Amino acid sequence: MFEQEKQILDELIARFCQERSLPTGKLEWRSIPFSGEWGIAAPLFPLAAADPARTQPVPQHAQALAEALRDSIKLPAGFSRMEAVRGYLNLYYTTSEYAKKVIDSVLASGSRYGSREPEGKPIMVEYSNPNTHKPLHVGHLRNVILGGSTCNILEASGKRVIRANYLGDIGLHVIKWLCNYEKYHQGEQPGEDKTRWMGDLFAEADRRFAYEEGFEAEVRAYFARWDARDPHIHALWKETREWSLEGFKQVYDLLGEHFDRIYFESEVEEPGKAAVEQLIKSGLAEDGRPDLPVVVNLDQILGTKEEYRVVIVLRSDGTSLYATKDIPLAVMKFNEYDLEKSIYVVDVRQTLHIKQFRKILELMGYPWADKIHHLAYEIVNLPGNVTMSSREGTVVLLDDLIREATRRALEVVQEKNPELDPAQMQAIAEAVALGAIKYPMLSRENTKMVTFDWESALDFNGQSAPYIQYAHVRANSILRKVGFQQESGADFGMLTHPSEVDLVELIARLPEEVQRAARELKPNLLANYAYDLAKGFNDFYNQCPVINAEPALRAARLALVAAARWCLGNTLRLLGIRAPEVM
RNA sequence: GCCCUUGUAGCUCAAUGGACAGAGCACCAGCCUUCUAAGCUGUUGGUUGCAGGUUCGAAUCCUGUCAAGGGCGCCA
Repeated sequence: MFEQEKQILDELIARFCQERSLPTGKLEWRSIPFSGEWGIAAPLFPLAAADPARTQPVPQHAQALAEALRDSIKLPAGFSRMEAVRGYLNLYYTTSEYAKKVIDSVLASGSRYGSREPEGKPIMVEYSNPNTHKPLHVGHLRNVILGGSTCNILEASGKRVIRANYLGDIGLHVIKWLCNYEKYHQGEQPGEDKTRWMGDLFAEADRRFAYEEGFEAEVRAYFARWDARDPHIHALWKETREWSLEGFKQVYDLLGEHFDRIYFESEVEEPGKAAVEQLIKSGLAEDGRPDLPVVVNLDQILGTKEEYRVVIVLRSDGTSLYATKDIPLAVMKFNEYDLEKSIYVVDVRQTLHIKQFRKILELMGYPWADKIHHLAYEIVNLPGNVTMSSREGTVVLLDDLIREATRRALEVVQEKNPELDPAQMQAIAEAVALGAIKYPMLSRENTKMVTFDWESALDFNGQSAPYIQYAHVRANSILRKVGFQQESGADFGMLTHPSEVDLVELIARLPEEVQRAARELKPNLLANYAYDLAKGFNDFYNQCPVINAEPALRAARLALVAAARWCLGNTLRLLGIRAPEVM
């Protein structure tokens, strides 16, 4: 926001350092952590510690240097005063100019505030990766939400992004499903909620596979026919897979997700086997078939010890594995696109596997192998550290959760805004419910486990998405009431109330928060910022009347409210959470 | 056995190596003739698992240790 001013300051300080033969480039600017006034601060401790002329302890010397700086450099334009306190040099902005700069910049950019134009090579983010013919539960949600908002944030930070989804459309789970369908549900069609119906049938097939006499044998026989490319089974597979895809589309639409590139596991199976042959030929893989599988002994090749372990790349019966397919998939990605980076949003339990196949790709000579990046996240558990498993029946289905959350949100809307029409109420309830579900998964660090429980998932109060959405609604409500048109010429020097000062500071932070969240691939930084921003706005809302303020102050506050609304709306959008106008 | 992650208020979590470790939930006491109370104010709550080390400065970095979870040759 004040890059030029900072640069001038840096030059002044550099000159000061040279005169005293101090090392340069040791100062880092941060904002002053106390509320009430805007400014930047620099700790002088590093400089003091490096000063050869130092004769006293570092803290005292830092204070002395801060005082010397304060007295020797001329206050640059844009700053109103300077002070040396406890080893820090604090510079305060000219308040009216600062507020004007921040608010004008937001109002000029609107929905683009906080974002940069995408440029450069694209980054591919692979996420979601559901299995067809299976139910979606809350565990899958974290992946989608994390991946989706990571994409939004990368885009806003100025990167081109390709959203990729790798679908598990083959394997034993599919065969089970098909076999069960043919035997017990011949000719049935999915209903309105396709994912749920597919999921129910999967659960049934899975149960039969585990408990029903003879069913496993039938499935094995069915698998053999599949392998022999039985045309009837392949036709049924294609048809039923389509049902799953349509169901996923419904869920993605609801969640606000879309993908640019879809990969199917089925399309990389044969290329995977070919890649294994190549590995064997080049001596990287040992072929133990028919008794043993094909393995790449990475530790032996690299001379490492219990670090990369041994990777099985093909079963002894010649069928493929996860690792088999990851090799051609990565090759496909880099052949098709000139990627800056290829990110895999995959849960933390697969860390070793990703490390392994990246190393195999490197050994195969692909120069882009080091561009593969694992965005690891912890899984979602149920209370008592129970892992979600459809077999154990320990799952919370996505469908059930969304339905219940929407029902509860609808109750609140009906109570608060009975005059709205039903379609609008439904839309608001959905936005609130989805936000409430998404927020806890976004606001935690990626590496921390999320424990799902109904009570907190359906809590619309406190540190939650509805709280942030509500702040947006309040800002919107004020602007709507006065028919706010972007007026110019407000005197921002009037924004001197501590909560106004805080709010301007919070708004000013968005661009750098986006950059940092993108750099570190941590949407939770932005989720926490969104909450701080909403809190700052609510504080302002409670303490500073806008509509009934006297005209000059009212104009300045209205512009501030408009800036806050853009900022809240934009931040929510980056998190993949809708920002309703009314709720 | 080897490796990874986590450990902060009763609970769930924050905190670019920087100024006094902050929120929410829960508990208790208040605030709706006033821009929507999905809100706000106040009270209570801490040896940042433990022990060392590095540093002017450590919840943050390093070493050790304890605890929980996860990964490690034919699951994905």
